[in-house]
Amino acid sequence: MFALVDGNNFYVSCERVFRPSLNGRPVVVLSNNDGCAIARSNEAKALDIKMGAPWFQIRHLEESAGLVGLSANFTLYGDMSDRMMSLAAGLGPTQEIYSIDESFIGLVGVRDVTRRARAIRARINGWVGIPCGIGIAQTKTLAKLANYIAKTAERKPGSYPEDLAQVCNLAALPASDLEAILMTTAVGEVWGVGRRIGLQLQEAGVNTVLDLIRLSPSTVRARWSVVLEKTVRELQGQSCIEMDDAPAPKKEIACTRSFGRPVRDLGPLIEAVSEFAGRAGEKLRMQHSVASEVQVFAHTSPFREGPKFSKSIVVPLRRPTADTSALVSAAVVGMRAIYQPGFDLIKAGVMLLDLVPDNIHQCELDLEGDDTKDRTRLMSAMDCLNGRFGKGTVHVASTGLDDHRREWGMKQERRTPQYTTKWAEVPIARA
DNA sequence: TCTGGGGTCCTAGGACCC
DNA sequence: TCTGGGGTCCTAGGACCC
Repeated sequence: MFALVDGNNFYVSCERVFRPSLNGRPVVVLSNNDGCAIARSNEAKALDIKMGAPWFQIRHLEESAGLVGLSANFTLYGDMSDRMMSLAAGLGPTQEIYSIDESFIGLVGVRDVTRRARAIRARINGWVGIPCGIGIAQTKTLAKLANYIAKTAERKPGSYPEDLAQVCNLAALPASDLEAILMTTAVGEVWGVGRRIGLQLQEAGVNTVLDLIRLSPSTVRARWSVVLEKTVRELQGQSCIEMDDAPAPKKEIACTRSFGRPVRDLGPLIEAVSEFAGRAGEKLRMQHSVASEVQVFAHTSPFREGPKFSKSIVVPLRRPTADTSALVSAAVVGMRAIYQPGFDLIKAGVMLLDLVPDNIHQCELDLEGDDTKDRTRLMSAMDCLNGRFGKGTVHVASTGLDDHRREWGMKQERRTPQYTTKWAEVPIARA
């Protein structure tokens, strides 16, 4: 048995904890560059604002419907997530943190699950202030579905039986009730069925979850893929996706950004990829890996007219490393190699590839003097300073100075304070 | 004017080998 | 005129997730 605990409209809920005046209003949280909506309050969903809707297309609703758009404040969301996760962990013996707002809980040996889930939900709501939905079922895919039902039953009264709102335990339902529910749920809501596959299923006459459950796994495998076959088996109650409570280290690490405005010159591009390589290096060291290759890319907007440019290059490193200056040099070499003048570039990025644990050393003949130990200590000192005094306190010089940053830096015009992670921005309560 | 970022897994097809 | 069969490894691209 599995539970899925998922924060409702998570980013919006985080903002509302510190600005209760946002309750009851349509609110969206915007992606970097204030580009598009990545979280929506129920009121915003009711305005028919879609996930990923570009801000410039919906901002007229500020005037006409009282819509509030906020720049993403990921530092705040990460901290709120930690608090929520630690309480969710109380539901069962194992936890897999699946995303910033979701965790699976393994329920082996847990009794009275539904009642316990309601108690945990109340605790998260009371102590952290984030409303959650909890889905419980035989497999992970079914638990995801149960979670969807728990949230939808709450948000749209009448869509599902009232007593399934907030906490939905599919395993506790009589078979006939379960069937009725699956019959009214669209196949596209299933975890693992995206837009493409959803359309193909509908063309084949598979419209509801019940339709999908009734297909035979072998048919699904032959006609679609082993991936969808797994999904069908999971829906049929056969657990194929196990708990993963100690996630493996990442196989690649990326840092990519859209620019606040188009960039044409090599100078700012080099600054940008230098910074991205530095950030990626921090993540790399955090998981105790070294990278063997650095990939760099840049491209023009896929949405705008004008000459198109999109190139990437993989730069091999002389030996696997997590040293920021080596990563930055490689990124700069790559960018110089692919750069061509005359294009309005709107995005660039750095990816670290072929990652291996940093405790595996390839021995080599020492020809140039080995300063690896000093470099490692330097990197630790850098990470330590940046952790304590804030991102970017210490960085390599090719990242550029702050006043150049405006050339390519992000637009973030509507960001709220870092209420829980910066002393200067902690809210003050007045009696 | 204006459209995010960071991942994973699977498959098909090409390169290469004997 | 006419050119095998079987295998591995790698990469690019598609699909999905949040």
